[in-house]
Amino acid sequence: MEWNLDSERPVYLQLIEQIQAGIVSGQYQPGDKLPSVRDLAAQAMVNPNTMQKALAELERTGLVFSQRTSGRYITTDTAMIQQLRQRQAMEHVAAFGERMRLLGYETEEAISLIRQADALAKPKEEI
Amino acid sequence: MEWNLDSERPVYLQLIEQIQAGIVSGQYQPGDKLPSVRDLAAQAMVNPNTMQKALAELERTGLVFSQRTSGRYITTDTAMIQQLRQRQAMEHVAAFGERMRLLGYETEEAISLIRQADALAKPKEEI
Amino acid sequence: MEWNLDSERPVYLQLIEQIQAGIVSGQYQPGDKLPSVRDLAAQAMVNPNTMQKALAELERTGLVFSQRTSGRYITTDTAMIQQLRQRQAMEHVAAFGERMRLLGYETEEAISLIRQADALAKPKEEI
Amino acid sequence: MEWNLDSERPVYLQLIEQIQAGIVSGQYQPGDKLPSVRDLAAQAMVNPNTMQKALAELERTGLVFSQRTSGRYITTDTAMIQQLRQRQAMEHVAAFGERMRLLGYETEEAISLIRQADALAKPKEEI
DNA sequence: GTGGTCTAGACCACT
DNA sequence: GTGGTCTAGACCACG
Repeated sequence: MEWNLDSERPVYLQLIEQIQAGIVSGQYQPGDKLPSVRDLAAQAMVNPNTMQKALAELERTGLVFSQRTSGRYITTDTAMIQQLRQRQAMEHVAAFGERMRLLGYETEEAISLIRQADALAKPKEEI
Repeated sequence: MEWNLDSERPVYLQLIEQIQAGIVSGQYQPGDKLPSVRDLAAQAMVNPNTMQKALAELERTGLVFSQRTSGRYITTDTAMIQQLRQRQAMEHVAAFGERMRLLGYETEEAISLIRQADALAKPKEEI
Repeated sequence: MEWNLDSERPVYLQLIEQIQAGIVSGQYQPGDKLPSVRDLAAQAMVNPNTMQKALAELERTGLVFSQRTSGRYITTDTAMIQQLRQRQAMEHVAAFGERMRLLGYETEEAISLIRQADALAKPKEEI
Repeated sequence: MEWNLDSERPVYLQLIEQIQAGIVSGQYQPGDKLPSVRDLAAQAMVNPNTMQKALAELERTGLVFSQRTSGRYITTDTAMIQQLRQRQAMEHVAAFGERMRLLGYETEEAISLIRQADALAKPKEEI
């Protein structure tokens, strides 16, 4: 699990997003057991209270459920996960489009920049 | 000038971004006079002090300058503006790419979503 | 920490100077924890926001840094501190020289006045 | 007359100081006629109102007097001028000493810096 | 309790 | 009316 936190936004919100991303991307599979709050907090280098707050929120939305004594698990409702994945993707797409529009970029220009960035990041090896 | 503020991030940072966007997209031209702090604050429906903070920050970076008693003006350094536009676009592209990657989307899938969203937003009139 | 504020110049600038002086003179050592904003504001008898503004500025220049929840600390970059000390001294010397020159004093006359003032301030005990 | 204005302090106070310096240094002699407010304002590149305010203040302290119809003149009270010169010199000396003390400089170190700066500014020609 | 942000309302210097 | 500064008092995220 990668943990990238900046101090621009509330940490607990960023934790929620990144755990969601882990679930949605399949890194955590439906039904998987999550590490303990303490371990997750240690990984992300945040205070356990903050991680606790993030997990409580994920539980509230049903993406995670806790088995009284044995820990927290990823939901087995794969439909919910798929739905979340699509909703988040659409949100990112909309936000990105809006930001590029504000900068005065056309859709096709933005797409061309994405392709450029992608080419730089993962240069396809020749033959 | 459009003002879209959410409460997820500090308001003054959002103000900075949106004023930058206004400059960078050419809505405010180099050398243009900005509305007064009070007017901008009224437009954005924020406290004048908050707008002042945003403008002070923009002044620090050199994007606007203030003439002691006559008001604030957009820098005439068009190179700086161009550079900012490109830098911001690259940042948005990188952030978007990273977020989609975390959700498990390939670059081409992401691009296809952008095209879909764009088609929905501005449906091309049929013949 | 001494706090001498007059109303001739912006208070926050004077706060910046005096905190800098505290750092540069060794009263605050590199790595030391600063008192909280509220405490410093109470000491200096200014509004916490004003002190906050001064500290934000010092943070911008890198002379202090803030640890998200535990407080603010003096930079451990002793070279930066030394450099600041010398730069400020030179500025004061230049400004003083210029002012005395405008009053029509030669350098040696000015120096002789400094010695007189010093003798008055700390009268050397006789034998 | 040199006019060096910064925007850190009220302009009219700086004007007062610099006119005082001109009088005290002998650049303006006792009884001399001052240029018109308009001319002085033009020289200093400030608004005539601001210059007017500075002159009114100088008149209040007696350093300048106005002859109803013919303009403003420097006082002929040379004792007052001498006294002002000495008072200002002492203030500068005290302020300088205090600032250097805050930076942790001893009187003799400060004097040595003054000599260095002086040597740099006006290198004595050899032979 | 810590830093950070925000609002509301005031005053000042300058044009 | 302009930018700039300041106070007072509030709320938030975090530990």
